[in-house]
Amino acid sequence: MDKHFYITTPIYYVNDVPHIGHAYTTLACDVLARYKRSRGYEVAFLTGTDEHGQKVETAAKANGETPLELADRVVKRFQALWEKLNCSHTDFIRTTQERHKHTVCEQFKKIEASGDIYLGYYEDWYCTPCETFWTETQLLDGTCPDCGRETSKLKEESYFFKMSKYQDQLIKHIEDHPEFIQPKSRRNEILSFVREGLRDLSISRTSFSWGIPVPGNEKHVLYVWFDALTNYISALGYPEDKEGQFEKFWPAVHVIGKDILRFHAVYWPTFLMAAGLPLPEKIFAHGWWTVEGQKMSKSLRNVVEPNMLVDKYGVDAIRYFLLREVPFGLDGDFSHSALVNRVNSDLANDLGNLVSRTTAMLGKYFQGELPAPGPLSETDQALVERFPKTLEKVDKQLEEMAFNKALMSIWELISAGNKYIDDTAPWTLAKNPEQQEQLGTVMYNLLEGIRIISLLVAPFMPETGAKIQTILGCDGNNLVLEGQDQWGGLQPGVQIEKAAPLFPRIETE
RNA sequence: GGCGGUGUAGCUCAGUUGGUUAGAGCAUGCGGCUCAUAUCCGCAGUGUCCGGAGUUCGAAUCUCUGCACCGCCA
Repeated sequence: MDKHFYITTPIYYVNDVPHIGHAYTTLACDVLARYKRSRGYEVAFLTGTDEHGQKVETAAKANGETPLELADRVVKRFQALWEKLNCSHTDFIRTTQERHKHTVCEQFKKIEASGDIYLGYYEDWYCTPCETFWTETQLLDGTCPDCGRETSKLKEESYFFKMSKYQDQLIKHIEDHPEFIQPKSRRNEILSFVREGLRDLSISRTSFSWGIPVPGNEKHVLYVWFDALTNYISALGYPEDKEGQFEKFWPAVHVIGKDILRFHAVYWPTFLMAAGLPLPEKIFAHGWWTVEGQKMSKSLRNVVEPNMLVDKYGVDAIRYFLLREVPFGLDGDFSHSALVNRVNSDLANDLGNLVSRTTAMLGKYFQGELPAPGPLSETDQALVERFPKTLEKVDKQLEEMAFNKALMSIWELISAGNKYIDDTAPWTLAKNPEQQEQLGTVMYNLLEGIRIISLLVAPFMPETGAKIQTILGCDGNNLVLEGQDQWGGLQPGVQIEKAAPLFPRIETE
């Protein structure tokens, strides 16, 4: 079995500042990366920034700075956010880095050498105020569909990639690999798009200069997607692969927002085909967040700022909410009331309180010293047996990137723990000295259950996982399921103090 | 306009190949417990399964049709 795993976020465009959408994508990747590590995989987790293109060039000019100065500034904000959100990426790539430019040039030369790139003319309608090209059919009565102003026909020399050549090969690949594009609804969209026919793709521009020059023809810079998509292999050191990273990790799982699906599911695979490289393992397009029921937009000024959320609610609460609230792949709504509701009922009442009441009872009944379990009753047995079943289920669900389902499965364990306390009524057992052993078994089972729960929860909420491990006297830096997911990991005799509340309830008026 | 999807409890949704009384969480109401962060556990609901027609012994599920909303393409 291949114990390597490569997961990527898109590289984020520096013309935008980080918002909840960026955070969502990156966190989803982080959860998967952490889970895979926890399962013994060597993980490469890549994120980064897309820094070229006309919009950046223009924005920088307007700010009186160079494009690179602008990028440097924005990159810091992304990096700071990932740190704040506890993201465990192993590399951060910038398209302005030499290693990236090198790979892009090599990739261009390779495809050109195979005869799939040719020089032609790119002809379209251009809206000067919007600085955007439109195709004939996109125009509304000959005017710009965005602003309604006049457009003019512009003819520009351009390099083209023979994308049309790969149409059938791509269709076949998508048909043969049902998991390639997910969710299914997106797969169908792409399939019907490709079946309608692929045109050759313009991959260079002469109208601006902030980009990677075309090898051998400096008048042209490479079109932003040819440049950007290549990051997934340039970060691995392709083509020289001096450190063997490409060999080890490619192909990747790409997690993206649904808006950039076509570039990843059509352009990128055909580029790879032309270069003779294996296609990505999986491309998963997730949905968008609305905010309090409204579309997020700069003009509505409702863009959710992740830093503020973390300061207000804590990292783990945000991480939990984003991945629990909505099925990955569907759109969701972000609202403060939903967030507070989740934190209070799931985190404070269910998980936090389970840890509190259990550790409190251990203190009260055993002075905090973990007793050895005795023989198991039917009730005990039923609880214990849930764990291996859930571990297996969660593994499947995360394989399918069904984060919310995985969390629901974990929460079934937490509920079972709370119910187990009710069923066994330790406070009653404690009154009868003859039931001391039975009481000890109950306490052991609860704490051992909490130990496994903490490891399951750790990829989603690393701080919480570590906190609970520490409370139990385990290593909070070793949040690994592999080899530690068997029942009975806790050693009787360890001292466990009553835990402070993990998640204080958020009181609302 | 073409293709695809969705419509189930107050809210968010799950419902496998058609098969007993249609489910979960949250919210609501009632009861129980006292270890716990006033937390936990149990019980109770309410549903024209979007409308209509059809196939079938039997339809939330299959077919046709109408309506509403959404996505992709043009």
